Amino acid sequence: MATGRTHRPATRSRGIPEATVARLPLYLRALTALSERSVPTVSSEELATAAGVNSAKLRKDFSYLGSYGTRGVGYDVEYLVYQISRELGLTQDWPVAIVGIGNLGAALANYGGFASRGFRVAALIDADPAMAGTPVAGIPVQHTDDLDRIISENGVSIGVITTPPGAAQQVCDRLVAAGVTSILNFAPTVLSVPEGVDVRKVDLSIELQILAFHEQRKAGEDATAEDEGAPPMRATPTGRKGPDGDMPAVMPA
Amino acid sequence: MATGRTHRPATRSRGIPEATVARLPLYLRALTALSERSVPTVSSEELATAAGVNSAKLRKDFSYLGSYGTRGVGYDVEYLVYQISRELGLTQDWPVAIVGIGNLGAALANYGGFASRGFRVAALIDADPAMAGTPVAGIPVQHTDDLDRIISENGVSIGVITTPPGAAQQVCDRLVAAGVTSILNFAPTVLSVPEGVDVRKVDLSIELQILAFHEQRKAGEDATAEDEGAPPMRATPTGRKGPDGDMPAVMPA
DNA sequence: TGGTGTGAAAGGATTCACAGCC
DNA sequence: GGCTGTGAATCCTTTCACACCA
Repeated sequence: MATGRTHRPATRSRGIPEATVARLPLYLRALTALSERSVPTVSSEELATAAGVNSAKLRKDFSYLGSYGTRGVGYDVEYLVYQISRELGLTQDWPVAIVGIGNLGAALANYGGFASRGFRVAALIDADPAMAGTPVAGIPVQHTDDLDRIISENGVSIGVITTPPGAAQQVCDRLVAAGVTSILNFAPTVLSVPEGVDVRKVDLSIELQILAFHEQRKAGEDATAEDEGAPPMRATPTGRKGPDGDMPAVMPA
Repeated sequence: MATGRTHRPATRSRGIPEATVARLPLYLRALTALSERSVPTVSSEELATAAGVNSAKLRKDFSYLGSYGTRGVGYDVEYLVYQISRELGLTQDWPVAIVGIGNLGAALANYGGFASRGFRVAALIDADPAMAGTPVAGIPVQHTDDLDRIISENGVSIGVITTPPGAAQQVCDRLVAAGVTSILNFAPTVLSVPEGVDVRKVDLSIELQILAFHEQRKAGEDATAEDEGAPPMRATPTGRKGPDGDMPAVMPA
């Protein structure tokens, strides 16, 4: 996953595999687009293409939800939209709180797709007293001191952390203490949470690093002996080492 | 995860499994923190805890890179930092271009962790002529018309798309045509790219939906018969259906 | 006939547990 | 004695291929 994840002991939820759950939102998005174009039915092949997966996987995924298709015909678009929405819990309203209203927090508050499907930005919270009261995306920013009250008054169970990394764990602890049981973490930190609390993380720099890894491979594909820049130098206690490349005299950053 | 992904046919890169590659940045981050505290060596147990994984997984991951540890002692922090950096291709400089300088694009341009490790924001590109010349995070925004030139002049091979969903595929096509071979996509769209181009996606609403799924399960754990709100109504051609819950009279959005 | 639903096979990833080495 | 490195076992995910049915 996107993105790696700190998850609960993977008790397969109601029998639906985690990998399938992660794809349901993709299917839902593709189905919503079809629904808006008033397409009545769709085959696994067409839907799979729209969602960017293969049809066997899609059919297997849907088989965990139940038998919602019609052989020889395909799937009823409206019906599937509803079933997947319900399965994902999107038929109810989820108030979320965003903590840390810097550039990223403001971007999220303004993000339209946020509000679109069951999610509602119920509160914006920041530690800077100067921001208190200032509206961002039409919602007034509130101070961290009131975090507890804000969370419980709004019945928030999903929190989004967009603070600097140094503040993330503390904010996380306070959110959890106030009753939040799901956290979406944008801060580049490993959060530790008690049993029963879900954390998902979104980490730009990790994604870039993964891309760089593959990018590097592409570059070195024909020109195997690329210019590696720094000169090698021994620096490990033992004589053993990896496939190639040793320690340079000067550390990068 | 963060996150699902459109990836190339999973040719296991230089023998390093994809799941391992996705964790290397985590280890690197933990190691960098240790390095800054001048910690000389670390055991798999300690490092695993810092990175939020278990030690067996970490050791297995490292075994794909080579034998970098010392039995009975642990791993040399500096040495590992360098080896992982090199493996990830972070010993070289990666100029990236951000296309779509709205709230999110600006947030990324300002994001410090971006520049920290091998990545450099080389260009900001937007379709709005009014923005051209305006500096964001100290970098002047350039117009989409010049995309080709900007990409090639700066040697950009990694592009970040933060445009509205409607523009994403077009921008993607132009980036690829200009020579970009790795794309980080923040737009909620499935991008299609030619063979050899890597796409990773970061999708806020997908992450939230996954959290909502688990959140819903928690809520229904003791109170199995939750109030489901809308009344059920048949709407599918066949009589078969899933485990529970049918079509409501009114569709949710 | 055309396309779903699903057992069975194949492929990866994670965990176990311990040999091997410092 | 302590901790790494790794085969073997286990678990999860994906893919295959075809029975089944509107």
